[in-house]
Amino acid sequence: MNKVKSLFLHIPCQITELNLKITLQNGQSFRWKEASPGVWRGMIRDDVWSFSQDNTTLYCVLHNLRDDAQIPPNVDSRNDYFGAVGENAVEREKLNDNKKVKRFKASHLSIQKSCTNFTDSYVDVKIECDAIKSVEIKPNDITAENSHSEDNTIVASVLNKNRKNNSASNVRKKCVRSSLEQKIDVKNFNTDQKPNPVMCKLLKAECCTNIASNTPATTVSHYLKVIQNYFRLAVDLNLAYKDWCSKDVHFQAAAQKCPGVRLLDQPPVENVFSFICSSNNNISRISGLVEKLCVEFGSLQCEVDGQQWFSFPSIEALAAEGVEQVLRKLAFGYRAAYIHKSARVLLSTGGEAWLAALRDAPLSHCRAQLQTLPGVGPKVADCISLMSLNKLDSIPVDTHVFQIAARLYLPALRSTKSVTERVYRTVAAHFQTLYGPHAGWAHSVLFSADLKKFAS
DNA sequence: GAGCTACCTCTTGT
DNA sequence: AACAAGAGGTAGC
Repeated sequence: MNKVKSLFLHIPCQITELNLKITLQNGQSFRWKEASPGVWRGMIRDDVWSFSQDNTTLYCVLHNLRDDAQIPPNVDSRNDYFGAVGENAVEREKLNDNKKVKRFKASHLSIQKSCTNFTDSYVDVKIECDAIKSVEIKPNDITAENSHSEDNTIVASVLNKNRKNNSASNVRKKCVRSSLEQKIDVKNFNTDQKPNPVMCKLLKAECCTNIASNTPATTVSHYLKVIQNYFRLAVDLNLAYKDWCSKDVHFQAAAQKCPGVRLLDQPPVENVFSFICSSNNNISRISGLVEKLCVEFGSLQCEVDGQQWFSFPSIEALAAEGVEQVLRKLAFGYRAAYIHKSARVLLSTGGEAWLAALRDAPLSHCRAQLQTLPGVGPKVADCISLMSLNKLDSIPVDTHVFQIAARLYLPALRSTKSVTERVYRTVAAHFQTLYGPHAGWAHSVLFSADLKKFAS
């Protein structure tokens, strides 16, 4: 079996600049799961990543770094969204540019080494001290060897004697907890931090195991760029929030509830089919459907903690004969036909390249083109434009956004029964005028703040 | 052209 | 527990 390696990166990033929990769970992407408390796992294109964070740092693990990883040159090096907001556009752009450079340099400093994944019997654990109260560990399961502590850090080599009955992850957690309890006093430690800092550190620890070889700098910088692009880290979110707050009192409330909401920059193909699944569905069911799509028509990329991860299917795979029938059986309902037909239309118009070209088109053209795909109406077209084609002023108006608008902004709409074309335009135009060129991003913060799951 | 409905299935609320 | 209502809509009338 090929050894799968992991790459561990950490990037300086305040939680107000990126809030993983909200950003990955607010329904813009449907492929992220909370693998353990505070640890988010999912895919970016064909790669499986885990993310965790504390107040100052974003921890990233790439789980399927291949020995023969082919890094395409200059992939994703676009920087077309460093948009300026507000009146002092030029000044702000300069400011953003400066920060961009600084941040990028800083992130280069924080690279750890690659390491083998969870396949070995020996697990080297390195972890900073945290407060951990309860430990459940059977002496027969694991044996700690060569444990020692340095400053705030525990280093322990642990032999897992009973791997069959324990997932690597569980064993590792036990190792960490065990060594911590034995060796370390609880340090100054703020347990109110979210997400759970223990797990942040644990994620970090997982990826410091069995350090194998150095990863080439080009590979590292490529993956840093992938992360920066996916989360649009070059955009100064504190600045953007400040701008939106100055324009809208309701936004201030939303901002307080949901800091660090980032608009992801997702692959268009994945976005198209995911949002075709979204019609008349709630987030949990959409996620389930997307998962089925990947398992059935995607290809296996790697296994993490006993779970297999599949890539998002290609357009070709979804355009193949018989796909609709399969999807019907998988309970996609009327969406089955939309998916298959849209895949066929996409193939005939030029597939991924056709979609990619829309990135450079104006919003109106972009959404009109997208609506030629069966199952893609105004709302879905706006979602795709906003979340994968860089149209940050696009406002998807669903029932939810409509209700927010009617409640807080446009009381005249309260008597309206359904979101007709005219109502849709009215709501979208209102937010576009209110927030300006990044209106879609601001709208996504409002939307997040209104979701029940982020009520606390 | 605006407004109404059927469409599939599942989750959530009562 | 069982049943209705609604779910980040779209297409067709």
